Amino acid sequence: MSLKVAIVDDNSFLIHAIKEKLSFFEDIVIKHTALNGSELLTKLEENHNLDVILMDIEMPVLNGIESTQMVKQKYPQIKIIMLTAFDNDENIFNAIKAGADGYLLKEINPEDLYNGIKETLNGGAAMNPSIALKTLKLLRNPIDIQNPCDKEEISLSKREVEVLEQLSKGLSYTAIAENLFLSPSTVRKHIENIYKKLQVHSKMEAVQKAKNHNII
Amino acid sequence: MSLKVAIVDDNSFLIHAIKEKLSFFEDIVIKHTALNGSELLTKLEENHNLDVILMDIEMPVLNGIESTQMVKQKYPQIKIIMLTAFDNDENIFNAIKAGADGYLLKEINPEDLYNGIKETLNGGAAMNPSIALKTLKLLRNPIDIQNPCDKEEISLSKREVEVLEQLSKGLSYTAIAENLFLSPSTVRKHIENIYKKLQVHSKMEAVQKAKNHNII
DNA sequence: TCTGCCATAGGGCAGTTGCCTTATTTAGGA
DNA sequence: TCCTAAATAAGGCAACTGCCCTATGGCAGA
Repeated sequence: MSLKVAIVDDNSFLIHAIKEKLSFFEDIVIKHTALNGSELLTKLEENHNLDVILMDIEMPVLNGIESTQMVKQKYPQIKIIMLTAFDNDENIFNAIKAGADGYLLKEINPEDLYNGIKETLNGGAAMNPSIALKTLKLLRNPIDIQNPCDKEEISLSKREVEVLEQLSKGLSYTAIAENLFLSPSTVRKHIENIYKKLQVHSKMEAVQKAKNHNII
Repeated sequence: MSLKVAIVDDNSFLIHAIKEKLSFFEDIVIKHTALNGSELLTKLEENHNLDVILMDIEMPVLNGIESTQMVKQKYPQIKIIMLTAFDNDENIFNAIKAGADGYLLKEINPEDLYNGIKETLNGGAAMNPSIALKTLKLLRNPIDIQNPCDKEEISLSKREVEVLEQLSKGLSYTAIAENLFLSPSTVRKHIENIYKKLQVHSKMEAVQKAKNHNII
């Protein structure tokens, strides 16, 4: 039994790259390719005998989120896996809301992509671990579905995020130092750096800003 | 670098089974095993130099959800993967809310378990596809699970709520005093009373608890 | 009336926090 | 290879915080 797949991406080179990744697997058949959601819908009207759609998000005419919504409306049986370069919260959340059955990143290797497709058809959801973590955070903290303009890039180091997480539990410098096996001086330094990056001046502000930006 | 793991399960045979699954991998070291959350917490107090806890849910004395909450409160840096036989929505939702970093089923094969642990330590979340699908559904259709027993009446006075609101903005005692035309001593007193009523010990905890209980 | 509760206010003390400076080591990018 | 960023660590200081004590006046309910 072959798996009938469609690929939707506005970059034809990337379509080709994905095709190539899937060419290793004999049970995969590429039934359609499209450069945007509109083209996909047209082709589906001709033939919607399809198992999975691999959908890019950023596309002209009809983007991946809108396309997902419309495809799911008309053909709910077709599984849709987002396959995109971006993993920001908003895209993930909107894609899930639109009905996506999975969310993978374009950098994925052939085996994982194939497994993701199989798993999705088997009644699961395809997701790489970092996306999974983001969905968990969204579930814990569902209040942050806004901030469209508030796109200031905040880049904390891994260690800084770790410290921030502990701060948010109300732990003191010394307690955090013990937990992370660091000197209190180091923890203080990290916190100073965090404050500078977030442009805040206290634990509370830092934690609140971090939560609003879904850093923690 | 070895991965320090703890296993918590009320069934000692299953602990043994999990140990055996992980025995194939030389970089895994089982630092603790425990039959319930209480035992785990005791052992963590002696030595919390640990990377991952594999946690069952159904346990006597202190179940996996409660244990997760408590461990995450004290040692947020330790990753917790639920490893259970049951995958009902409520368990999953509660585990995520409690701070779990992953959710796997006991039927998992050794490689996937090992990969899940590695992925979790690598900043992702371990999750098998069927669990992933359930989290997506929960995100789409947030069932508002209100704790029925958690109806502890918290009654703050009008003034106390006022102070709490200012606290939540990150203002200091003196700033709040100025805003409300009070002496700093009075503000401190109010805050002391607030702490007692909410049973917390810092600004951050107070604000977080107040937000959870819709006081502010 | 008396007993709580609330709001107000002050003092003290130990510990924490925010902010400053300096310094070494390591890992990754140009 | 050099250079930057990150992570590590230490010392100092003023201010803030959490927690303890006491004290006064008002107001509501038993």
